[in-house]
Amino acid sequence: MIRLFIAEDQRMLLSALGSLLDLETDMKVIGQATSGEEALKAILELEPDVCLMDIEMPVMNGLEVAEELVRRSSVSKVIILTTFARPGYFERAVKAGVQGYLLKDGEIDELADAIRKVVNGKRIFSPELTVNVFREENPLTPKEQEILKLAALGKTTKEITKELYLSSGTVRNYISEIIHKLGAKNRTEAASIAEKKGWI
Amino acid sequence: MIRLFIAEDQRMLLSALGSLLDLETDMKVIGQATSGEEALKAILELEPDVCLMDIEMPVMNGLEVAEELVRRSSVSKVIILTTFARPGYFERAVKAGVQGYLLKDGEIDELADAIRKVVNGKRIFSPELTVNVFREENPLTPKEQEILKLAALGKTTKEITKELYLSSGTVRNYISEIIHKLGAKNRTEAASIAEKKGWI
DNA sequence: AATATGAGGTGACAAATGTCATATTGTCAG
DNA sequence: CTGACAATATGACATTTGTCACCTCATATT
Repeated sequence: MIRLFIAEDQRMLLSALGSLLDLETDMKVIGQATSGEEALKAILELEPDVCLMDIEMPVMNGLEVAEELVRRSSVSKVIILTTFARPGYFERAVKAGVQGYLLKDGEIDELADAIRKVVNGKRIFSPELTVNVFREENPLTPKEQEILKLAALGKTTKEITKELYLSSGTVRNYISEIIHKLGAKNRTEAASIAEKKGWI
Repeated sequence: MIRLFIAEDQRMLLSALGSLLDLETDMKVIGQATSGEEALKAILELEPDVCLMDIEMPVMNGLEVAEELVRRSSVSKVIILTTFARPGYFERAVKAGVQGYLLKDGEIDELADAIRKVVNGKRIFSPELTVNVFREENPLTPKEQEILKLAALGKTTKEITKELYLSSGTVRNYISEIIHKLGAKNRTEAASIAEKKGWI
């Protein structure tokens, strides 16, 4: 019997997946969580065979949970299950050593199959991802990301200087560099691009 | 037997809801769609008793579909099912005369109950919404919304003038007014605010 | 000791943005 | 017809943004 844990903040999907996977004769859902923190704690305690993990969750996101599980040498296998084919996410998940990365874009039957494969030691990745998308790394340094996040909220250069203790010239230099790296024409477009790619 | 139609662009949730509701002894899922356009066509043809309708779908969103159904005097009842408690969405749904507005934040059992109530002529709304949130109307005119949408993508004033056939002064006046209405300090912050509230 | 390298900074400049007061024009109720 | 209104436009202005060349200083590297 495969022991499953599901972490997913959209309760409707969580309960739907729970009910349906429980109907499979060889699986049992032993726990659920709607936040990353909750999930981490429960997984360490319950040691499920496989965790289905959403990325965008409150408190701690699914990638952080996956990374932390590896750090604590958990035996549970992780399948990331997300809406987003964002290259940044995928790459980070692979680096964290997850056993699968699926998009919420397939049928559930596929999901059950995938779980069985992972239990048997295989790795599974949505084909949409592995093909072209992989090598698009986040070109932004951590500092640039931090600055762009603030700019995306509409903060002015001056406000950013105050939050980050930098001079206004420096902030403008950073933003100029960000705009150049992303091929944007102004900070707003840069923010729009980076958000779409999952880089900030 | 209640005849259901489900429109939802996240395939995993679509198929999960489909399977689970089909298990209910008094319901039958007679159709599914993953885009608004598809949904509209199928609903007009199949005339289901109840449609579950996501808002954010490609081609035509769920609210537009609901409005169009009313316009064509469809007999099918509509329950909006969405992640977002955005006041703008809710208000528009109510105006369109939908029979229910639920958040994807509850269990499926609740959903089945809600469907039965709607069939019996009741209306159901997630309590989170009706309480406080209602009276926050979208302060932006359609034109302002259109302009702000473009600005949110990082388009410059000049690019906006070309798309909308307005002079640059007019565009700047509009943006100035938008910024004022939203209490923002620049177009980027205005976009950020409007997006969060579901106004653009 | 000599030299990269990287984080942060200056100053100058052109362009874009935001504000405001003031037109022009067309539509529509009275 | 007239006056109110909405949509669009102008011009003038102060600020903010984006670009670029060059500076400083502390660590690493050789």
